[in-house]
Amino acid sequence: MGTRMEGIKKQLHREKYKLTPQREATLQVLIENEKAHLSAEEVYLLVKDKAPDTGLATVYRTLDLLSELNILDKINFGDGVARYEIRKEGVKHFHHHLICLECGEVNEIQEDLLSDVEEKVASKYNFLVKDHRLIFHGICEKCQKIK
Amino acid sequence: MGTRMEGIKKQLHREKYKLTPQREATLQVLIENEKAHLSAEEVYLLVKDKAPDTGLATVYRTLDLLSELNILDKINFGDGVARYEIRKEGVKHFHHHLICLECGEVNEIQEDLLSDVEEKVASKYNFLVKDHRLIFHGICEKCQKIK
DNA sequence: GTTAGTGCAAACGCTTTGCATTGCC
DNA sequence: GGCAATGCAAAGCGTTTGCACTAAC
Repeated sequence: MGTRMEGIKKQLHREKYKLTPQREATLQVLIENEKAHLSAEEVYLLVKDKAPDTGLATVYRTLDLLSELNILDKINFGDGVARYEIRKEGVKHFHHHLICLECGEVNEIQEDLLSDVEEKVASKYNFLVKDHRLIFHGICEKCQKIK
Repeated sequence: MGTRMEGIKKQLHREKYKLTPQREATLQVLIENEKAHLSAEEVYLLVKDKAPDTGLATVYRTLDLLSELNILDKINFGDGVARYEIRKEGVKHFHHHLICLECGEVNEIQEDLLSDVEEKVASKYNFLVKDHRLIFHGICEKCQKIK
């Protein structure tokens, strides 16, 4: 059984991108922090532990590349910082985020809540849906209890 | 019947904010361009036609103020620019965006597609939903025909 | 008259870019 | 060895802030 890392390495090779230590370290960080919604800066700091000479610009370039190859999702919670997370292999790309207005915690919903809604959009507005972003703002369970 | 502008003026007065020509011009621009999803820069250029001495910083400050008063929605399509649109008075705040990947056009859906989904999120994840953002990326009707 | 609001320019934070150098294939 | 990829520092861009001045109330 191939690991996620192996699969991505093959993809890079297939598409004629060089496998540099910086790219490998970046990938490792993203795989190890699958649910963390890391910013470029955060990825950079973690990459420096593995490959200390890596520059921030390279991390940005790597994140761009991996996003373009659909290995990563670049997401934006509206706070002016781009965040990155690795896509699950093969899985249809549907997950949503719950952002707590009190504590800032970001949680994920993995199930696809929108298939009905997408159908409606397609038929009613003649819009061919390729992807969607759904973010809920509200109060998480923990913060509801504190009040 | 009171206009939207009059209502907002009253609200500003009630909450002890001064009604400056710059604020009035900014409001006018946003009311006249209800569906345009203007960026701060775009608002600024339009405001300068009405009140030429207005500075960009003031436009930013006004947009912030009006967003905090829930007169505007500050929205983010993930392109690194904040956009602003005036809220319909009284109407529950539910609308979504369709962004075309070909031509970049942004269209709105006014109907609430998510009430079922919100209920599910509330009961299943114990998350108290206050607001949501839903953006579809895909191909608009026009661009589908071109192909 | 008081104090919130303003214009300007400088500073900010995240991201991108130019360029000379490095190292993967 | 060739050319993609890198590090560094500088520039870019949208946005925010400090400060002295202005004007709404």
